[in-house]
Amino acid sequence: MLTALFLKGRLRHDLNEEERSALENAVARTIEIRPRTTLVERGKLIEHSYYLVEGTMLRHIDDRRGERQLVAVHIPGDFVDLHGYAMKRLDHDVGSLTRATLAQISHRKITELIDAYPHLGRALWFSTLLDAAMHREWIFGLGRLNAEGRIAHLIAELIERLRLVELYDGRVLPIPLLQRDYAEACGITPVHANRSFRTLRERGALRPCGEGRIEILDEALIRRLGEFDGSYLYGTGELALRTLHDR
Amino acid sequence: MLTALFLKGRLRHDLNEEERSALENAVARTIEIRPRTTLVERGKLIEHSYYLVEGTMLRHIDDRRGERQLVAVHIPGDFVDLHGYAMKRLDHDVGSLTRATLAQISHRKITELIDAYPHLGRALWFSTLLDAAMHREWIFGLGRLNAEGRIAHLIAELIERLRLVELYDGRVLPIPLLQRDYAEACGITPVHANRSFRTLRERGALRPCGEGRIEILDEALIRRLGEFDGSYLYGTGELALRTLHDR
DNA sequence: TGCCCCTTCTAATCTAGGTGATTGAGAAGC
DNA sequence: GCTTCTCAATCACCTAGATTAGAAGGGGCA
Repeated sequence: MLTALFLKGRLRHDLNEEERSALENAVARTIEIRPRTTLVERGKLIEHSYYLVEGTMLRHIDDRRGERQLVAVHIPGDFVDLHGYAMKRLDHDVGSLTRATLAQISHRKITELIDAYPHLGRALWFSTLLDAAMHREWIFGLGRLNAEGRIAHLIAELIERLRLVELYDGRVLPIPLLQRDYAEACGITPVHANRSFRTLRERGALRPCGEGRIEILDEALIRRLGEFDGSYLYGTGELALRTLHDR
Repeated sequence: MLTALFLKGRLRHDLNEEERSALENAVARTIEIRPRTTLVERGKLIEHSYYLVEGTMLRHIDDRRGERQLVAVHIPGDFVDLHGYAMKRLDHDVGSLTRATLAQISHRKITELIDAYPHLGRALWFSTLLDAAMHREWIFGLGRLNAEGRIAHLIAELIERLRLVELYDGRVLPIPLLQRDYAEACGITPVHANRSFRTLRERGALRPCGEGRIEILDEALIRRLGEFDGSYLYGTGELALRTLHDR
Protein backbone atom coordinates (compact mmCIF):
# COMPACT_ATOMS: atom_id res chain seq x y z
CA MET A 1 0.00 0.00 0.00
CA LEU A 2 1.71 3.11 -1.27
CA THR A 3 -0.12 5.66 0.82
CA ALA A 4 0.21 3.83 4.14
CA LEU A 5 2.95 6.15 5.42
CA PHE A 6 1.04 9.21 4.32
CA LEU A 7 -1.81 8.09 6.49
CA LYS A 8 0.55 7.52 9.42
CA GLY A 9 2.68 10.60 9.12
CA ARG A 10 0.47 13.30 7.80
CA LEU A 11 -3.24 12.71 8.01
CA ARG A 12 -4.34 13.16 11.56
CA HIS A 13 -7.95 12.87 10.46
CA ASP A 14 -9.77 9.59 10.61
CA LEU A 15 -10.37 8.34 7.11
CA ASN A 16 -12.83 5.59 6.44
CA GLU A 17 -12.14 2.57 4.29
CA GLU A 18 -13.69 4.12 1.21
CA GLU A 19 -11.62 7.29 1.49
CA ARG A 20 -8.44 5.30 2.02
CA SER A 21 -8.89 3.19 -1.03
CA ALA A 22 -9.97 6.15 -3.14
CA LEU A 23 -6.68 7.85 -2.21
CA GLU A 24 -4.66 4.72 -2.92
CA ASN A 25 -6.36 4.26 -6.28
CA ALA A 26 -5.70 7.85 -7.30
CA VAL A 27 -2.03 7.03 -7.88
CA ALA A 28 -1.38 6.98 -11.61
CA ARG A 29 2.10 5.48 -11.51
CA THR A 30 5.29 5.52 -9.50
CA ILE A 31 8.56 7.00 -10.69
CA GLU A 32 12.18 6.65 -9.66
CA ILE A 33 14.56 9.58 -9.42
CA ARG A 34 18.33 9.66 -9.01
CA PRO A 35 20.15 11.41 -6.12
CA ARG A 36 20.51 15.20 -6.27
CA THR A 37 18.09 15.61 -9.17
CA THR A 38 15.47 18.30 -9.66
CA LEU A 39 11.90 17.00 -9.73
CA VAL A 40 9.85 20.21 -9.92
CA GLU A 41 11.25 23.49 -11.08
CA ARG A 42 10.21 26.87 -9.72
CA GLY A 43 7.66 28.65 -11.89
CA LYS A 44 6.79 25.75 -14.19
CA LEU A 45 3.12 25.04 -14.70
CA ILE A 46 2.37 21.68 -13.07
CA GLU A 47 -0.43 19.16 -13.42
CA HIS A 48 0.70 16.42 -11.06
CA SER A 49 1.75 16.18 -7.46
CA TYR A 50 4.10 13.63 -5.97
CA TYR A 51 3.87 11.57 -2.86
CA LEU A 52 7.22 10.32 -1.50
CA VAL A 53 7.31 6.56 -1.03
CA GLU A 54 11.01 6.06 -0.40
CA GLY A 55 14.09 8.27 -0.09
CA THR A 56 14.65 11.88 0.95
CA MET A 57 13.63 14.99 -0.96
CA LEU A 58 14.55 18.65 -0.44
CA ARG A 59 12.82 21.92 -1.20
CA HIS A 60 14.97 25.00 -1.68
CA ILE A 61 14.95 28.62 -2.81
CA ASP A 62 17.99 29.81 -4.77
CA ASP A 63 19.04 33.43 -5.05
CA ARG A 64 20.90 35.26 -7.82
CA ARG A 65 24.32 34.61 -6.33
CA GLY A 66 23.66 30.89 -6.47
CA GLU A 67 23.20 30.66 -2.72
CA ARG A 68 20.65 28.12 -1.68
CA GLN A 69 18.29 28.11 1.26
CA LEU A 70 16.63 24.82 2.15
CA VAL A 71 13.03 25.34 3.19
CA ALA A 72 11.95 21.74 3.73
CA VAL A 73 13.28 18.20 4.06
CA HIS A 74 10.85 15.46 3.07
CA ILE A 75 10.77 11.89 4.29
CA PRO A 76 8.66 8.98 3.11
CA GLY A 77 5.01 9.65 3.78
CA ASP A 78 5.20 13.31 2.73
CA PHE A 79 3.26 14.74 -0.18
CA VAL A 80 6.18 16.83 -1.43
CA ASP A 81 4.30 19.28 -3.63
CA LEU A 82 0.66 18.90 -2.81
CA HIS A 83 0.55 22.69 -2.45
CA GLY A 84 1.23 22.75 -6.17
CA TYR A 85 -2.31 21.48 -6.60
CA ALA A 86 -3.81 24.75 -5.40
CA MET A 87 -0.96 26.99 -6.58
CA LYS A 88 -0.30 25.58 -10.08
CA ARG A 89 3.24 26.94 -9.99
CA LEU A 90 5.76 26.66 -7.16
CA ASP A 91 7.82 29.48 -5.71
CA HIS A 92 10.78 27.12 -5.13
CA ASP A 93 12.47 24.01 -6.50
CA VAL A 94 11.92 20.44 -5.35
CA GLY A 95 14.72 17.91 -5.74
CA SER A 96 16.01 14.63 -4.41
CA LEU A 97 18.75 14.13 -1.84
CA THR A 98 18.95 10.36 -2.28
CA ARG A 99 17.58 8.00 -4.87
CA ALA A 100 13.82 8.22 -4.39
CA THR A 101 10.55 6.57 -5.32
CA LEU A 102 7.52 8.79 -5.84
CA ALA A 103 3.86 8.15 -6.51
CA GLN A 104 2.32 10.50 -9.05
CA ILE A 105 -1.23 11.81 -8.73
CA SER A 106 -2.74 14.13 -11.30
CA HIS A 107 -4.43 17.34 -10.21
CA ARG A 108 -7.52 16.39 -12.14
CA LYS A 109 -7.73 13.24 -10.04
CA ILE A 110 -7.26 15.21 -6.81
CA THR A 111 -10.16 17.46 -7.80
CA GLU A 112 -12.31 14.40 -8.33
CA LEU A 113 -11.26 13.01 -4.97
CA ILE A 114 -12.09 16.20 -3.13
CA ASP A 115 -15.42 16.63 -4.84
CA ALA A 116 -16.36 13.06 -4.02
CA TYR A 117 -14.91 13.02 -0.49
CA PRO A 118 -14.95 16.48 1.13
CA HIS A 119 -13.59 15.08 4.37
CA LEU A 120 -10.59 13.66 2.55
CA GLY A 121 -10.20 17.09 0.98
CA ARG A 122 -9.91 18.68 4.39
CA ALA A 123 -7.37 16.05 5.41
CA LEU A 124 -5.26 16.87 2.35
CA TRP A 125 -5.55 20.57 3.18
CA PHE A 126 -4.39 19.81 6.70
CA SER A 127 -1.36 18.00 5.39
CA THR A 128 -0.19 21.11 3.51
CA LEU A 129 -0.73 23.22 6.63
CA LEU A 130 1.63 20.93 8.48
CA ASP A 131 4.35 22.16 6.15
CA ALA A 132 3.42 25.72 7.01
CA ALA A 133 3.69 24.89 10.72
CA MET A 134 7.17 23.44 10.11
CA HIS A 135 8.10 26.57 8.19
CA ARG A 136 7.05 28.69 11.16
CA GLU A 137 9.12 26.59 13.50
CA TRP A 138 12.05 26.97 11.14
CA ILE A 139 11.57 30.74 11.18
CA PHE A 140 11.63 30.61 14.92
CA GLY A 141 14.86 28.63 14.91
CA LEU A 142 16.60 30.91 12.42
CA GLY A 143 15.48 33.98 14.33
CA ARG A 144 16.13 32.88 17.89
CA LEU A 145 18.68 30.06 18.04
CA ASN A 146 22.42 30.03 17.49
CA ALA A 147 24.05 27.75 14.93
CA GLU A 148 24.32 24.74 17.23
CA GLY A 149 20.70 25.14 18.31
CA ARG A 150 19.47 25.36 14.72
CA ILE A 151 21.21 22.15 13.74
CA ALA A 152 19.96 20.44 16.88
CA HIS A 153 16.43 21.62 16.15
CA LEU A 154 16.53 20.30 12.62
CA ILE A 155 17.84 16.93 13.76
CA ALA A 156 15.25 16.73 16.55
CA GLU A 157 12.46 17.48 14.08
CA LEU A 158 13.66 14.86 11.64
CA ILE A 159 13.87 12.25 14.40
CA GLU A 160 10.35 13.03 15.54
CA ARG A 161 8.92 12.91 12.04
CA LEU A 162 10.71 9.66 11.23
CA ARG A 163 9.34 8.21 14.43
CA LEU A 164 5.80 9.07 13.34
CA VAL A 165 6.22 6.97 10.21
CA GLU A 166 8.20 4.31 12.09
CA LEU A 167 11.42 4.80 10.16
CA TYR A 168 13.62 5.67 13.14
CA ASP A 169 15.44 2.82 14.83
CA GLY A 170 16.31 4.84 17.94
CA ARG A 171 19.95 5.15 16.96
CA VAL A 172 20.82 6.25 13.44
CA LEU A 173 19.28 9.17 11.55
CA PRO A 174 18.77 7.51 8.15
CA ILE A 175 19.08 10.75 6.17
CA PRO A 176 22.46 11.36 4.51
CA LEU A 177 22.50 15.16 4.67
CA LEU A 178 25.97 16.60 4.17
CA GLN A 179 27.30 19.29 6.47
CA ARG A 180 26.88 21.58 3.48
CA ASP A 181 23.16 20.74 3.46
CA TYR A 182 22.81 21.47 7.16
CA ALA A 183 24.53 24.79 6.48
CA GLU A 184 22.08 25.57 3.67
CA ALA A 185 19.17 24.70 5.91
CA CYS A 186 20.40 26.65 8.93
CA GLY A 187 21.61 29.82 7.24
CA ILE A 188 25.24 29.34 8.24
CA THR A 189 28.47 28.55 6.38
CA PRO A 190 29.68 24.97 5.95
CA VAL A 191 32.71 25.79 8.07
CA HIS A 192 30.53 26.92 10.91
CA ALA A 193 28.24 23.92 10.51
CA ASN A 194 31.34 21.80 10.97
CA ARG A 195 32.33 23.70 14.13
CA SER A 196 28.80 23.22 15.48
CA PHE A 197 28.88 19.50 14.73
CA ARG A 198 32.16 19.31 16.58
CA THR A 199 30.67 20.87 19.71
CA LEU A 200 27.66 18.55 19.42
CA ARG A 201 30.06 15.64 19.18
CA GLU A 202 32.13 16.89 22.12
CA ARG A 203 29.00 17.22 24.22
CA GLY A 204 28.21 13.59 23.46
CA ALA A 205 25.00 14.40 21.60
CA LEU A 206 25.79 12.53 18.39
CA ARG A 207 28.56 11.17 16.21
CA PRO A 208 28.97 10.55 12.49
CA CYS A 209 28.61 6.94 11.44
CA GLY A 210 29.57 6.81 7.78
CA GLU A 211 27.87 7.68 4.50
CA GLY A 212 26.75 11.06 5.79
CA ARG A 213 24.57 9.52 8.45
CA ILE A 214 24.75 10.41 12.12
CA GLU A 215 24.23 8.32 15.20
CA ILE A 216 22.11 9.90 17.91
CA LEU A 217 23.71 9.41 21.32
CA ASP A 218 21.64 11.75 23.49
CA GLU A 219 18.31 12.70 21.99
CA ALA A 220 17.17 14.57 25.11
CA LEU A 221 20.23 16.81 24.89
CA ILE A 222 19.62 17.47 21.20
CA ARG A 223 16.03 18.45 21.92
CA ARG A 224 17.11 20.75 24.71
CA LEU A 225 19.79 22.48 22.64
CA GLY A 226 17.31 22.95 19.80
CA GLU A 227 14.56 24.08 22.18
CA PHE A 228 12.48 21.47 20.45
CA ASP A 229 8.85 20.90 21.33
CA GLY A 230 7.35 18.65 18.70
CA SER A 231 3.73 19.56 19.26
CA TYR A 232 3.70 21.67 16.08
CA LEU A 233 3.84 18.38 14.19
CA TYR A 234 0.39 17.66 15.59
CA GLY A 235 1.32 14.02 16.11
CA THR A 236 1.29 13.88 19.88
CA GLY A 237 1.05 16.43 22.66
CA GLU A 238 -1.23 19.33 23.29
CA LEU A 239 -1.94 20.25 19.67
CA ALA A 240 -2.71 16.75 18.36
CA LEU A 241 -6.14 16.50 16.80
CA ARG A 242 -8.20 14.83 19.46
CA THR A 243 -11.53 16.00 18.09
CA LEU A 244 -13.04 14.20 15.18
CA HIS A 245 -13.65 16.49 12.29
CA ASP A 246 -17.12 17.13 11.04
CA ARG A 247 -17.48 14.86 8.09
CA MET B 1 -18.93 44.27 1.48
CA LEU B 2 -16.70 42.80 4.16
CA THR B 3 -14.94 40.24 2.04
CA ALA B 4 -14.09 42.55 -0.86
CA LEU B 5 -10.45 42.90 0.16
CA PHE B 6 -10.12 39.17 0.70
CA LEU B 7 -11.15 38.65 -2.87
CA LYS B 8 -8.65 41.25 -4.05
CA GLY B 9 -5.70 40.31 -1.93
CA ARG B 10 -5.88 36.61 -1.48
CA LEU B 11 -8.12 34.73 -3.84
CA ARG B 12 -6.48 34.51 -7.18
CA HIS B 13 -9.18 32.13 -8.39
CA ASP B 14 -12.20 33.41 -10.24
CA LEU B 15 -15.22 33.15 -8.04
CA ASN B 16 -18.68 33.43 -9.50
CA GLU B 17 -21.41 35.63 -8.07
CA GLU B 18 -22.96 32.79 -6.14
CA GLU B 19 -19.69 31.84 -4.47
CA ARG B 20 -18.95 35.45 -3.59
CA SER B 21 -22.23 36.03 -1.88
CA ALA B 22 -22.08 32.66 -0.11
CA LEU B 23 -18.73 33.73 1.34
CA GLU B 24 -20.02 37.16 2.32
CA ASN B 25 -23.09 35.65 3.98
CA ALA B 26 -21.01 33.19 5.97
CA VAL B 27 -19.88 35.99 8.29
CA ALA B 28 -21.64 35.60 11.62
CA ARG B 29 -20.65 38.94 13.11
CA THR B 30 -17.81 41.44 13.26
CA ILE B 31 -15.78 42.17 16.37
CA GLU B 32 -13.48 44.98 17.45
CA ILE B 33 -10.22 44.39 19.25
CA ARG B 34 -7.90 46.83 21.01
CA PRO B 35 -4.21 47.35 20.12
CA ARG B 36 -1.69 44.76 21.31
CA THR B 37 -4.34 42.27 22.39
CA THR B 38 -4.29 38.50 21.95
CA LEU B 39 -7.06 37.17 19.73
CA VAL B 40 -6.24 33.46 19.49
CA GLU B 41 -4.02 31.68 21.95
CA ARG B 42 -1.67 28.86 21.08
CA GLY B 43 -3.10 25.43 21.81
CA LYS B 44 -6.67 26.48 22.51
CA LEU B 45 -9.38 24.53 20.71
CA ILE B 46 -11.02 26.88 18.23
CA GLU B 47 -14.33 26.86 16.39
CA HIS B 48 -14.18 30.13 14.47
CA SER B 49 -11.78 31.80 12.13
CA TYR B 50 -11.33 35.52 11.64
CA TYR B 51 -11.05 37.59 8.55
CA LEU B 52 -9.30 40.97 9.03
CA VAL B 53 -11.40 43.92 7.83
CA GLU B 54 -9.38 46.78 9.26
CA GLY B 55 -6.15 47.21 11.21
CA THR B 56 -2.98 45.14 11.51
CA MET B 57 -2.58 41.75 13.19
CA LEU B 58 0.52 39.78 14.12
CA ARG B 59 1.27 36.10 14.53
CA HIS B 60 4.12 35.11 16.81
CA ILE B 61 5.80 32.19 18.54
CA ASP B 62 7.09 32.82 22.07
CA ASP B 63 9.80 30.77 23.69
CA ARG B 64 10.45 29.97 27.34
CA ARG B 65 12.69 32.97 27.92
CA GLY B 66 9.90 35.25 26.80
CA GLU B 67 11.56 35.95 23.49
CA ARG B 68 9.15 36.44 20.66
CA GLN B 69 9.49 35.62 16.99
CA LEU B 70 7.00 37.18 14.62
CA VAL B 71 5.98 34.73 11.91
CA ALA B 72 3.40 36.81 10.06
CA VAL B 73 2.05 40.33 9.71
CA HIS B 74 -1.55 40.56 8.54
CA ILE B 75 -3.19 43.42 6.72
CA PRO B 76 -6.85 43.96 5.80
CA GLY B 77 -8.01 41.28 3.41
CA ASP B 78 -6.15 38.47 5.19
CA PHE B 79 -7.88 35.51 6.79
CA VAL B 80 -5.67 35.56 9.88
CA ASP B 81 -6.32 32.06 11.19
CA LEU B 82 -8.06 30.20 8.41
CA HIS B 83 -5.50 27.43 8.92
CA GLY B 84 -7.14 26.95 12.32
CA TYR B 85 -10.09 25.52 10.42
CA ALA B 86 -8.15 22.43 9.37
CA MET B 87 -5.83 22.34 12.39
CA LYS B 88 -8.31 22.98 15.23
CA ARG B 89 -5.50 24.28 17.45
CA LEU B 90 -2.79 26.76 16.50
CA ASP B 91 0.92 26.33 17.13
CA HIS B 92 1.32 30.06 17.76
CA ASP B 93 -0.51 33.14 19.07
CA VAL B 94 -2.47 35.66 17.02
CA GLY B 95 -2.79 39.22 18.30
CA SER B 96 -3.45 42.76 17.19
CA LEU B 97 -0.88 45.45 16.52
CA THR B 98 -3.42 48.25 16.14
CA ARG B 99 -7.08 48.51 16.92
CA ALA B 100 -8.70 46.07 14.50
CA THR B 101 -12.03 44.98 13.06
CA LEU B 102 -12.52 41.29 12.32
CA ALA B 103 -15.27 39.26 10.68
CA GLN B 104 -15.97 35.98 12.41
CA ILE B 105 -16.87 32.81 10.50
CA SER B 106 -17.62 29.56 12.26
CA HIS B 107 -15.86 26.37 11.18
CA ARG B 108 -19.20 24.64 10.81
CA LYS B 109 -20.15 27.29 8.28
CA ILE B 110 -16.87 26.90 6.43
CA THR B 111 -17.52 23.16 6.13
CA GLU B 112 -20.93 23.91 4.66
CA LEU B 113 -19.39 26.40 2.22
CA ILE B 114 -16.78 23.93 1.03
CA ASP B 115 -19.24 21.09 0.67
CA ALA B 116 -21.58 23.31 -1.35
CA TYR B 117 -18.89 25.08 -3.40
CA PRO B 118 -15.80 22.88 -3.91
CA HIS B 119 -14.18 25.52 -6.09
CA LEU B 120 -14.48 28.06 -3.28
CA GLY B 121 -12.95 25.45 -1.01
CA ARG B 122 -9.89 25.24 -3.24
CA ALA B 123 -9.66 29.03 -3.24
CA LEU B 124 -9.68 29.07 0.55
CA TRP B 125 -7.03 26.37 0.57
CA PHE B 126 -4.93 28.47 -1.79
CA SER B 127 -5.19 31.44 0.52
CA THR B 128 -3.62 29.47 3.39
CA LEU B 129 -0.85 28.31 1.08
CA LEU B 130 -0.03 31.91 0.36
CA ASP B 131 0.93 32.22 4.01
CA ALA B 132 3.19 29.19 3.64
CA ALA B 133 4.84 30.84 0.62
CA MET B 134 5.45 33.98 2.68
CA HIS B 135 6.89 31.83 5.46
CA ARG B 136 9.32 30.29 2.98
CA GLU B 137 10.38 33.68 1.77
CA TRP B 138 10.87 34.74 5.37
CA ILE B 139 13.05 31.67 5.96
CA PHE B 140 15.07 32.67 2.93
CA GLY B 141 15.53 36.19 4.30
CA LEU B 142 16.54 35.05 7.76
CA GLY B 143 18.96 32.52 6.32
CA ARG B 144 20.57 34.55 3.57
CA LEU B 145 20.23 38.29 4.24
CA ASN B 146 21.91 40.57 6.75
CA ALA B 147 19.92 42.69 9.17
CA GLU B 148 19.43 45.61 6.80
CA GLY B 149 18.33 43.26 4.02
CA ARG B 150 15.83 41.50 6.25
CA ILE B 151 14.18 44.73 7.27
CA ALA B 152 14.16 45.91 3.68
CA HIS B 153 12.61 42.62 2.57
CA LEU B 154 9.86 42.84 5.16
CA ILE B 155 9.05 46.41 4.19
CA ALA B 156 9.08 45.55 0.48
CA GLU B 157 6.70 42.65 1.08
CA LEU B 158 4.30 44.78 3.10
CA ILE B 159 4.28 47.47 0.41
CA GLU B 160 3.53 44.91 -2.26
CA ARG B 161 0.73 43.29 -0.29
CA LEU B 162 -0.82 46.63 0.60
CA ARG B 163 -0.70 47.57 -3.05
CA LEU B 164 -2.65 44.42 -3.95
CA VAL B 165 -5.50 45.52 -1.68
CA GLU B 166 -5.12 49.16 -2.69
CA LEU B 167 -4.13 50.43 0.74
CA TYR B 168 -0.76 51.87 -0.23
CA ASP B 169 -0.65 55.52 -1.23
CA GLY B 170 2.83 55.31 -2.75
CA ARG B 171 4.43 57.17 0.10
CA VAL B 172 3.65 56.10 3.65
CA LEU B 173 3.63 52.54 4.99
CA PRO B 174 0.42 52.65 7.04
CA ILE B 175 1.57 50.01 9.54
CA PRO B 176 2.87 51.33 12.88
CA LEU B 177 5.39 48.58 13.63
CA LEU B 178 7.90 49.60 16.28
CA GLN B 179 11.60 48.99 15.81
CA ARG B 180 11.18 46.34 18.49
CA ASP B 181 8.62 44.62 16.24
CA TYR B 182 10.96 44.72 13.27
CA ALA B 183 13.61 43.22 15.52
CA GLU B 184 11.24 40.44 16.60
CA ALA B 185 10.37 39.75 12.99
CA CYS B 186 13.95 39.79 11.69
CA GLY B 187 15.68 37.84 14.44
CA ILE B 188 17.88 40.72 15.57
CA THR B 189 18.05 42.93 18.66
CA PRO B 190 16.18 46.24 18.85
CA VAL B 191 19.52 48.05 19.01
CA HIS B 192 20.62 46.50 15.79
CA ALA B 193 17.27 47.17 14.16
CA ASN B 194 17.87 50.79 15.03
CA ARG B 195 21.35 50.71 13.49
CA SER B 196 19.89 49.15 10.34
CA PHE B 197 17.17 51.78 10.12
CA ARG B 198 19.84 54.40 10.40
CA THR B 199 21.74 53.03 7.44
CA LEU B 200 18.49 52.77 5.48
CA ARG B 201 17.81 56.40 6.35
CA GLU B 202 21.34 57.46 5.41
CA ARG B 203 21.02 55.70 2.09
CA GLY B 204 17.87 57.72 1.42
CA ALA B 205 15.64 54.65 1.31
CA LEU B 206 13.10 55.79 3.89
CA ARG B 207 12.50 58.06 6.87
CA PRO B 208 10.28 57.92 9.93
CA CYS B 209 7.20 60.11 9.75
CA GLY B 210 5.60 59.95 13.16
CA GLU B 211 3.41 57.49 15.04
CA GLY B 212 5.66 54.57 14.17
CA ARG B 213 4.99 54.93 10.47
CA ILE B 214 7.69 55.23 7.85
CA GLU B 215 7.80 57.16 4.61
CA ILE B 216 9.16 55.27 1.63
CA LEU B 217 11.61 57.43 -0.32
CA ASP B 218 13.17 54.89 -2.66
CA GLU B 219 11.17 51.72 -3.10
CA ALA B 220 13.46 50.34 -5.80
CA LEU B 221 16.40 50.58 -3.42
CA ILE B 222 14.46 48.86 -0.65
CA ARG B 223 13.57 46.02 -2.99
CA ARG B 224 17.15 45.65 -4.10
CA LEU B 225 18.55 45.62 -0.57
CA GLY B 226 15.96 43.05 0.44
CA GLU B 227 16.51 40.98 -2.73
CA PHE B 228 12.77 41.19 -3.09
CA ASP B 229 10.95 39.51 -5.93
CA GLY B 230 7.25 39.58 -5.17
CA SER B 231 6.21 36.75 -7.42
CA TYR B 232 5.77 34.44 -4.41
CA LEU B 233 2.69 36.52 -3.57
CA TYR B 234 1.15 35.17 -6.77
CA GLY B 235 -0.38 38.57 -7.49
CA THR B 236 1.59 39.51 -10.55
CA GLY B 237 4.59 38.11 -12.37
CA GLU B 238 5.56 34.67 -13.45
CA LEU B 239 3.80 32.71 -10.73
CA ALA B 240 0.44 34.49 -10.91
CA LEU B 241 -2.40 32.10 -11.63
CA ARG B 242 -3.08 32.59 -15.27
CA THR B 243 -4.85 29.29 -15.70
CA LEU B 244 -8.41 28.93 -14.59
CA HIS B 245 -8.86 26.20 -12.08
CA ASP B 246 -11.02 23.24 -12.82
CA ARG B 247 -14.32 23.98 -11.19
C1' DT C 1 48.98 1.76 -8.24
C1' DG C 2 48.17 6.41 -8.37
C1' DC C 3 45.34 10.39 -9.27
C1' DC C 4 41.30 13.22 -8.71
C1' DC C 5 37.28 14.62 -6.38
C1' DC C 6 34.51 15.44 -2.68
C1' DT C 7 33.91 15.94 2.00
C1' DT C 8 35.33 16.60 6.67
C1' DC C 9 38.03 19.00 9.69
C1' DT C 10 41.00 22.70 11.35
C1' DA C 11 43.29 27.26 12.22
C1' DA C 12 43.84 32.46 11.64
C1' DT C 13 41.76 36.63 10.86
C1' DC C 14 37.97 39.83 10.39
C1' DT C 15 33.17 41.72 10.89
C1' DA C 16 28.23 41.77 11.76
C1' DG C 17 25.65 41.82 15.29
C1' DG C 18 24.85 41.25 20.50
C1' DT C 19 25.06 43.43 25.25
C1' DG C 20 24.49 46.92 28.35
C1' DA C 21 24.01 51.46 29.36
C1' DT C 22 22.83 56.38 28.56
C1' DT C 23 20.24 60.31 26.57
C1' DG C 24 16.45 62.83 24.77
C1' DA C 25 11.69 63.45 22.88
C1' DG C 26 6.98 62.96 23.29
C1' DA C 27 2.71 61.34 25.49
C1' DA C 28 -0.09 60.13 29.70
C1' DG C 29 -1.25 60.94 34.21
C1' DC C 30 -1.92 63.91 38.14
C1' DG D 1 4.04 72.37 36.90
C1' DC D 2 5.89 67.69 37.94
C1' DT D 3 6.72 62.57 37.36
C1' DT D 4 6.63 58.43 34.73
C1' DC D 5 6.12 55.89 30.68
C1' DT D 6 7.80 54.25 26.13
C1' DC D 7 10.48 54.46 22.18
C1' DA D 8 14.24 56.22 19.15
C1' DA D 9 18.90 57.03 18.99
C1' DT D 10 23.57 56.39 20.12
C1' DC D 11 28.17 54.76 22.26
C1' DA D 12 31.74 51.31 23.93
C1' DC D 13 32.83 46.84 24.25
C1' DC D 14 32.57 41.91 23.26
C1' DT D 15 31.31 37.40 20.87
C1' DA D 16 29.32 34.40 17.31
C1' DG D 17 29.90 33.50 13.04
C1' DA D 18 31.93 34.71 8.19
C1' DT D 19 35.95 34.33 5.32
C1' DT D 20 39.95 32.40 3.54
C1' DA D 21 43.11 28.91 3.22
C1' DG D 22 44.59 24.52 3.59
C1' DA D 23 45.37 19.51 5.36
C1' DA D 24 43.71 14.87 5.72
C1' DG D 25 40.83 10.89 4.43
C1' DG D 26 37.99 7.99 1.43
C1' DG D 27 35.87 6.38 -2.93
C1' DG D 28 35.78 6.01 -7.98
C1' DC D 29 38.32 5.35 -11.92
C1' DA D 30 42.28 4.98 -15.40
